[in-house]
Amino acid sequence: MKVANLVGQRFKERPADCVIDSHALMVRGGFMKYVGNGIYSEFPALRRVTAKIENIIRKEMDAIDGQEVLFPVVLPASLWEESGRYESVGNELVRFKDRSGSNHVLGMTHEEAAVHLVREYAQSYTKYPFMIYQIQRKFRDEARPRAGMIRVREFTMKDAYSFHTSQEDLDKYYEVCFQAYNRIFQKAGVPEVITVQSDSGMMGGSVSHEYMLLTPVGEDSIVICDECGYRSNMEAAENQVINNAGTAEELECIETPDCKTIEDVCAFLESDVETSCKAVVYQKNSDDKFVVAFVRGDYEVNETKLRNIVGEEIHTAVITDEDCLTAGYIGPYNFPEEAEFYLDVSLKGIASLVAGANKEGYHYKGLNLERDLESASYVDIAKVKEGGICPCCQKPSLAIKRGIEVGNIFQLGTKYTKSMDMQYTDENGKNNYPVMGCYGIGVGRLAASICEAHHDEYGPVWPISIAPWEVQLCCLRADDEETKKTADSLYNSLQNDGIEVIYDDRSVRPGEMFSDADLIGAPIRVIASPRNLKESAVEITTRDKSVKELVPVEKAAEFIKDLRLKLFAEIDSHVENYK
RNA sequence: CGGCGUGUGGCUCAGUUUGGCAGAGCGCUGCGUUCGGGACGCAGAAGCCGCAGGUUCAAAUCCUGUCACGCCGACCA
Repeated sequence: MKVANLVGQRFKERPADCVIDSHALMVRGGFMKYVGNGIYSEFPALRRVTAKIENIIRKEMDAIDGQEVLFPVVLPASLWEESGRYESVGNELVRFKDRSGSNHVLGMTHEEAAVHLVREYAQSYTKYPFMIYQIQRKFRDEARPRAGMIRVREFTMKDAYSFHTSQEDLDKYYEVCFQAYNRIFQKAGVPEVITVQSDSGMMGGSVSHEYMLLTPVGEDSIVICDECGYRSNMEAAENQVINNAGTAEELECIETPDCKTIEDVCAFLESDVETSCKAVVYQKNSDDKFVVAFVRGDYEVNETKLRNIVGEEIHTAVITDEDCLTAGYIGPYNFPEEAEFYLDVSLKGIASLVAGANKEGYHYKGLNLERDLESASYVDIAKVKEGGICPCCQKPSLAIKRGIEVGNIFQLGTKYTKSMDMQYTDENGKNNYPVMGCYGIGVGRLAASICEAHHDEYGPVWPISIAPWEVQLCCLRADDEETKKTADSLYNSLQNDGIEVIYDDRSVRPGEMFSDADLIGAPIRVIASPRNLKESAVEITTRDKSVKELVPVEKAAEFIKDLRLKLFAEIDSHVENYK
């Protein structure tokens, strides 16, 4: 391939709407083009990257006995009605009518299609276990696409579904899949991907893991223990708090004019924020009934945790003067009967608290929840803090990091086989529901994440296993006959050896040629120029600048081949070293 | 869905306050000089100023409406 013919323009200026580097570089490098909100086309350079990622995935899926299939993008609503998700899933699911007026959906995930495909085939226990997977486009009408290809509405995903005749068999295969996923991310050149335990969300099921690529621009917060290796997402991380009891005091109602925030109250009463009780107010979506979460003043509420405990959807409350609650002065003592409240574990064991009095302009001092409330029970509804206590090893060593979710694996159980009535006959002639697992990887998101994790200010630094081309050959001064001849012949010889080369023989200035090469991001760069040729050599470098050598022209091809193998070997060593 | 912001050549943006010929740099086309980190000269092409209505002799600029997009939050297998 010649740069001169490569479809997709590279340019100098950072597009205004790009917030993260990978987005800006992939647009500037001619990898992708914006089409609409959360919708992008891939230029040839990116398509080559995603195709390589797909092939890495395909190989690993095949190696664990996966069989590739292809489900439709458009599915009849009836299939989603069977599982109940036609009703239960929100607006992310695009619903539409065809010309005859019957309801359809755009596939945003394919559990229904998977069950539909195999429920006649797999009626006998002898067919189990098996796994099917596809690599295909999905559409999810996300509320807020962002960060380029990291969070889009239409995207390519590898989704896999396994079917088993017992939980034990699923457990076994889940572990196999867990390892296959680790190999995929190692081979894609991102050893920084880690696994965390997670909450399974709308997919249902119990055990699940997310594969997170750690980066400060990630959308998800991850809790990591540096001491024992505990890893979890924020919702699944138990918050443990050990309070110094302090000395109990008498309960006192004090006038606190214009003290509506915890900071105001603590400053006014000269008390510590760690002995204050903060109220965060929500309302139930169903009937607008108030739900108040009380946490220690220095903690934040985790809404997902609270939602799970309340057991229904909630939203941030709007409090007006007519309501039973007095904004700014809400406390658990003398709490109005019309609302309900939850006490967070961070309040447990404090002998003397400052809290609102449920009366305009007043707070309580010396509140002791165990003593003053009829029954005080505590729940875990606060976000874990940096330096918090690890629920696993009990050391105060929790760190909070950001990450991008590039894959996930779930144990689905019988949620879909039951709702869609997929059964098999076991060796005793008895009918049973198969147990399912499902396994996803976002291909485009992984490509963008790799760019985010591996780039410098000039462009992506692609790992060789997924780079659009392995070698970029730059011919400075293509008008110089000798130089052009040398570069041409090297290009031909490398291509004959099966090496992927992108060849730049345009008559542009060196600066532009180097900038373009940086933006394309091929791991090996070869520079032919009159200057190098004076020493009968070409310059060979790596994109990450770890290698930079003048190599005699006649030895260049051999050197490049060796370097290429060395770079691949480095990736393989990640796979082997991974435990 | 809430808050904030932005729509002017392919890209980055000025011009809007105070209404008066549609602008710059990059990119693109041609010619020439250059050539190891986005050079320079000359000559060009390219815009219904998001859309619709209104005010005005005159609207990119003022008014009303609307659409789109972005950021923060909510939400999210």
